[in-house]
Amino acid sequence: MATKTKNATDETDGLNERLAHSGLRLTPQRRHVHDVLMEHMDHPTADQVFLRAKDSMPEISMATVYNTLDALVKCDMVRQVNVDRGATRYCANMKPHSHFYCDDCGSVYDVLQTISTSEANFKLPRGFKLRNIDTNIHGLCPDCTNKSRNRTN
Amino acid sequence: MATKTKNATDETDGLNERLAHSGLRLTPQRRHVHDVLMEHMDHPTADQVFLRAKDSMPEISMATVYNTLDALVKCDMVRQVNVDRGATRYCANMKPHSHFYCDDCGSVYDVLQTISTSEANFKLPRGFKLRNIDTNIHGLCPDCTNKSRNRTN
DNA sequence: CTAGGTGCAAAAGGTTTGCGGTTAA
DNA sequence: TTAACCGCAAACCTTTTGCACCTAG
Repeated sequence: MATKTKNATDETDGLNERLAHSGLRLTPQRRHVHDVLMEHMDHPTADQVFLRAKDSMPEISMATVYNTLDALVKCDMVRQVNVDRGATRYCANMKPHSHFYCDDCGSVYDVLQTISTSEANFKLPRGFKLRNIDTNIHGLCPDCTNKSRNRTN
Repeated sequence: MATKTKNATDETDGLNERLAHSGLRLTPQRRHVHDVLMEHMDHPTADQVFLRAKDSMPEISMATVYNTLDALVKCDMVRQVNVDRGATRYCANMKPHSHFYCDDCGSVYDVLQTISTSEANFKLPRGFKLRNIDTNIHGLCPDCTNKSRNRTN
């Protein structure tokens, strides 16, 4: 039924190097969680990652998923996405991009454009050190645009 | 000691109209919570709003603070700020602006510039309806920049 | 009279932590 | 051998909910 996942190896993504660079080890759990995130780039919550990871690693625990996600964030292999009150979402797409958040259904989409690729130059007050800019676009996704059209028209 | 707060009235901020427009009433609690948010625009969490509001309205409850904040958000008198895993922060500054988030100490500052005032033109795929763009600048605040300089040099 | 609002206490997420046991340099 | 890591369960923090009472239109 389910398509056989071909796991990434360190040659393909350099996960080991990235972890090592932050003084962290590459464990089977970390490899697996990263693979899970790479397989469907749909911005899952920690809980969703946990459920997916369990499919082929039944012993893995929620705590390990959280620890692992933190480790992957720390070594810059995963981004956290915080757009609303709900659970933090995780994103393994490390190419610069923004997120579109549907205010109606809460789904998150990548938008392949960032404020740094556009010609914005933010002037920060003296002493502030810029690390990166996080752009969250709020609006309605195609599905919800249709639904709301059908309601109001 | 503490400066006497001069409460805003509806003539000054039009809170009543805004609430009414969303089918909501202006209650003493809503007036007070909004005043509290206006007094120090330091992006407090719901809990901090609760503590400050209690100072001059001891009977107010946490649930009311949450309800009220939701009401104020709904009628566009307050913005929610979600930048990290922590509690949602609230911001009564409704002039378009971005937020600077210090990755070290977690404090939030307003930056009087937005992606829409800069010349960005986001191209969204067909069907997506843009409502607004939320820009969060991550980095180090002046205090933490100094601290980290002292540690590493 | 009734819908909307308040306050309380309990519940429901979501995330973190403490700890005993395991594993890899 | 020792520091890093895992899994479990409990704790914790933030937010929501159910309900009885109250109040303004």
